[in-house]
Amino acid sequence: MKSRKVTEAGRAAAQDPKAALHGKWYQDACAAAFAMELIGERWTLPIVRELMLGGRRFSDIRASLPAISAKVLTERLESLESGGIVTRRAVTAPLPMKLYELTDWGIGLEPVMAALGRWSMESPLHNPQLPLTPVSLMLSMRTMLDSPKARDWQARVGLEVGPQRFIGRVGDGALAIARAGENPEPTDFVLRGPDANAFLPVLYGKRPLGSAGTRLEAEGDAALVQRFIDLFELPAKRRVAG
Amino acid sequence: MKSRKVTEAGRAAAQDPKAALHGKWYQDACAAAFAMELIGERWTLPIVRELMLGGRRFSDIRASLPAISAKVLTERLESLESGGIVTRRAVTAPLPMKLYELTDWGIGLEPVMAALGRWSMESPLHNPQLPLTPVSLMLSMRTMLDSPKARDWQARVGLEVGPQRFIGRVGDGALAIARAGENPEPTDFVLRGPDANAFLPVLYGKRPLGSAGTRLEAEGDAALVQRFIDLFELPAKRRVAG
DNA sequence: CAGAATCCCATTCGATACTG
DNA sequence: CAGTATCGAATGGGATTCTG
Repeated sequence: MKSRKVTEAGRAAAQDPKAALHGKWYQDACAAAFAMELIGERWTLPIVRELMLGGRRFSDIRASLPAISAKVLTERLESLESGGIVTRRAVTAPLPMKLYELTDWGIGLEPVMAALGRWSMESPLHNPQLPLTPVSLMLSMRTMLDSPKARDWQARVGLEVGPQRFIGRVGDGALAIARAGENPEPTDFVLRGPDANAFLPVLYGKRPLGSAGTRLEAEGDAALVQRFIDLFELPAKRRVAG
Repeated sequence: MKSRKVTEAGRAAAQDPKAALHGKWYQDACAAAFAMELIGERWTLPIVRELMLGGRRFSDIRASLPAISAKVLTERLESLESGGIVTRRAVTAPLPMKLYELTDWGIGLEPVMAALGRWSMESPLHNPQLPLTPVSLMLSMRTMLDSPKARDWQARVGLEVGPQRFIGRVGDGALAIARAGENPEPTDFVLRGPDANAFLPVLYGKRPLGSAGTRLEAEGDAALVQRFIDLFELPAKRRVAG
């Protein structure tokens, strides 16, 4: 016989199409399980991640996630919109285009992503050699920051990943990061690399700037740069059976 | 032309079948994305949740997650084992059986689940009326605990959800929870309900014990019980567009 | 009880082509 | 640029049966 669950789900979907998008997998009050219904589907979390530092266009996201198809990106953005995590907005200036942005609640996913990242980084199966997007690098810096060390220091750092430029503001025990605007803003020093992966050996592997193989260059007071690098600490991997 | 990515994935899987289980979705160094490959698949997180308070048998898990099929549970437990999150162990006493247990690293998922839960609970789409398992209730109490209030108090509470019995120990700003053993352990007071949902209006809705509709009963000093209930605070929902 | 094996349908995904 | 439409391939998952 056909499953009764399928029938009921179909009926619920007929009554309210949006309801079918959530509460679809588990009929469970567990909030963590519900969260996985919202962000657990393939591609959803990387999309959210790419929006975490500000709204972007459809094709920006595609460029950052080259393996995603237009179909899946469209579907996921629709789900995220109906879930209240993302909004779609048409802007006219400086150019007419559509912007996908996180809602305030969607931005609340950063602590979730930080917790996920801190946990999975302890796995020996995690491979930091794989390609990294600029946004991933920026968020990882926020996650890996040793907060007390950023409490008694104020600094502005330019972070340039290929053509993408960001401004980091150290202070109050945190690292605020925003995309750099058109007109160059003043910074105390700059870190510049051809891609996001070039930052990893220096920031987390503590390889000296300019040592063999590092593709990262700095501009400005070397002592400030070193103090910045010292803000970050990578946890050791566990020896896990399996 | 056939995609080259598919060919490479197939080749990698042929060399090492286990490698295919992870790094399957995204070729991305982002640790949060990697975490989703480990726990983002359907049913994986609820399974982990059910193991969070101690090892359980295959049929225990099925009983807690009635909508999961034997095939899927088998597959997920295999993935979790090869990912280093779960171990399978044959025990002989008191009865010969197989126990699935979280590894130390797997237990490290509790902060992740707490972050997911805190976030998704703010959604107006989250429905706490749905059924809740006893383990979900226990974990939600740990998450919702107002830590400072548990700093200057020591207490032992019996938590009985239908036939399942737990012992909670309040102290040091935390709530430790373990399954109760065979021989009754001493407790300062007891909260007892027919199912996990019966606890919600009292613990989080602050409905008085014994008021109309509450199906929860307490045993022991009423002042202590009230102090326990006051440890928990449910955050308000956001008004989210969409 | 604790799964493994098989069958088969439904869904999903990726690739490609096309559109306003 | 921002998608839609379509199609074939791959995957997922439920039901069922079988085994130690």
